[in-house]
Amino acid sequence: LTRTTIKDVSDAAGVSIKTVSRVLNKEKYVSEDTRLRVEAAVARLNYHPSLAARTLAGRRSFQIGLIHDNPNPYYIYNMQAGVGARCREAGFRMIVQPCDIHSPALIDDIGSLIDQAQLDGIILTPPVADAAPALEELERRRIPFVRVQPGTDLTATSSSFIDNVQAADDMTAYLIGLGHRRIGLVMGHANYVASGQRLTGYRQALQRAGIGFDPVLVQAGQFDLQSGSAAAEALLALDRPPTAIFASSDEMAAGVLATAHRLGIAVPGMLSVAGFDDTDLAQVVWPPLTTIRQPIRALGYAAADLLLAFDERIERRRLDHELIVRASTAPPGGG
Amino acid sequence: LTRTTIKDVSDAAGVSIKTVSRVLNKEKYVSEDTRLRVEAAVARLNYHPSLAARTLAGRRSFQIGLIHDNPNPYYIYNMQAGVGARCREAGFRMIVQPCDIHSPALIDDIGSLIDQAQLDGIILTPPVADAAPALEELERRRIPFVRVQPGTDLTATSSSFIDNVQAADDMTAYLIGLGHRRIGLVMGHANYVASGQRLTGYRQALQRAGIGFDPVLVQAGQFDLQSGSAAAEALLALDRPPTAIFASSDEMAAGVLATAHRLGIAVPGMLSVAGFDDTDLAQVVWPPLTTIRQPIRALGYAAADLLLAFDERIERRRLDHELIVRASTAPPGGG
DNA sequence: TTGTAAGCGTTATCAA
DNA sequence: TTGATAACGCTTACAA
Repeated sequence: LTRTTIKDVSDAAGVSIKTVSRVLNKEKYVSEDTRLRVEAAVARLNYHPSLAARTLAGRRSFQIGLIHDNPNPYYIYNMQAGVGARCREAGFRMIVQPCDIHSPALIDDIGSLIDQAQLDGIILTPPVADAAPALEELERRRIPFVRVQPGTDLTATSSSFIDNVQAADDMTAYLIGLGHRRIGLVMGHANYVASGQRLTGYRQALQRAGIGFDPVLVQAGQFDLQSGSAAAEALLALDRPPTAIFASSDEMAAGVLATAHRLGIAVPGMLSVAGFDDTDLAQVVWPPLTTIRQPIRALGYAAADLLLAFDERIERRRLDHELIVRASTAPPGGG
Repeated sequence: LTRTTIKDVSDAAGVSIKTVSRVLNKEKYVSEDTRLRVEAAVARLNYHPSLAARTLAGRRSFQIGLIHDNPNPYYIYNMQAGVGARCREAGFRMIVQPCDIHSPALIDDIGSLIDQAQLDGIILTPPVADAAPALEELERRRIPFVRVQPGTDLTATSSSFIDNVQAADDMTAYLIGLGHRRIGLVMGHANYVASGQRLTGYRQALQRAGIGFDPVLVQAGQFDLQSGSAAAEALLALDRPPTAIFASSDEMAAGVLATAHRLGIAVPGMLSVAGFDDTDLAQVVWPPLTTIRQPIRALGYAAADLLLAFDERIERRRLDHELIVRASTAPPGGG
């Protein structure tokens, strides 16, 4: 029970080891005829190169890391699906690593991962994408990295993002267009820059419509069901409760719905509820919910694509499957 | 910018390379004094051994695979968390690989993963745990593997599981104890053996209580919100609707709740709803929901622990953090 | 208890 | 366009 090696393939194809390696790595200067013979031998022997040997001998490990500190299963699942899909296309492997952005061991954890696995690149999802110590460490090591939806220090780093300010503005304007004047906002987790961006968009739309900003209509939240539920309770208990509630995530929107139902408030008859469809949850929980689609999976795909583009040998893919996603090496124009 | 190697450590500690290797691998026959000197040097140099080199030279890769074909983000998230936690403790890495159990390329996909990464072991989650072609391939390759919650061929393979029949029986008996005589059941996805097991437990409890089995009270479902919602609609539209509904997963239970609320049926006043808390979702959506706790995370931890136990060099952990989880190499007694 | 030497399966360098 | 040979950083034998 011994392993099939490149030697077996070269023997079978009647060429040298190095030539097989050339074919495997899609290098130039291999005659069409030779290439076909080698590929046939590879298929016939069902040969799969040892990643360990490639990593040790070569300059690349064909592995990238996905670092997150995010307790939202939907987000993680979809992000992994997106990054994983692009990796598979390019023959790379994705190494998923949870972390704690507040731990003093953060940069050690990331550093040892890079050292041990010889990662070719790193993807940072929020809120790690804004963890300055981690970013500094990656810069110092000169390892390619891409940040997903970063909120700070946008200069000179690659990132894939969605324009949260614009999206929140759009949604708020939509609610205003329905005739609402008192619109509650359930904010996201304070760790996430997206939370602030969504607040900015909300205020922006109110101002444009000449509606005064009322702080009592803004409730804190943590992006999860429970906090959405609690926030709705507070909002609906006000002397002058809102006629519409805009939640900064779909999980919180679901929480708002749960509270509304418990209080006997009909949705959307007596109360309009809107949210960001970060996780595809909203559509399932309550189809008539008004949502802004946030394609997490596409964000992940775009991030991986951007990262793999550092390696010019990887074929570049067109990113047109989700128009809302923009992959860029520069900060967004609109803010 | 060159890599810190074992040579650097051995120089710093004033010993041979082999001695450093011994310390790193916790081998016997290293004097306390030497070990301390080496460990100090490792820490001082912030040395992290190359996994690629260890894999290439040694018999182990320190990597295990987690194979799944499961669209439930909560399940995947918690399973990864459990497996990942045990791996981290043991200094292993978890490689996550989605697959398609109905694809003809299934065994090729798994096989090439094993070959490329030289995996030390594999964990199969439902429904892959019951995919015969995959199991055969793993047997043929003589690679250690553990099945999570297998439903078939329990003989002679390691697996971590929960006794679904007993759990469903318990829950049904509980509902009967509350005075219910017409209890609806929303079944799980047909791909999962757990679905059938839960039906068995349901029928078992009914029979013991002398309650006749009524097929119209059993609705199909797919373990997701939408099908739970649809099933509840069908059940509640019956001439003699159930007074309690037992959903085979918490996502479906949430769907049942949504439908009940939409129809103006108070829960738990007019209808009792129960479910398996597979994903921790139920507790959040509707705290008064009656649930049987299914600690997916613990199942994953147990599976990884079992797998790593194949390597006698890995320290065995006590599995007492979740009493409901049993890790075993034999089939469950109760069925 | 410690050290020496060979080799793991690939890629990089250089020569043909 | 191809091939020989030396790394790559570690573990496994085996010797001391």
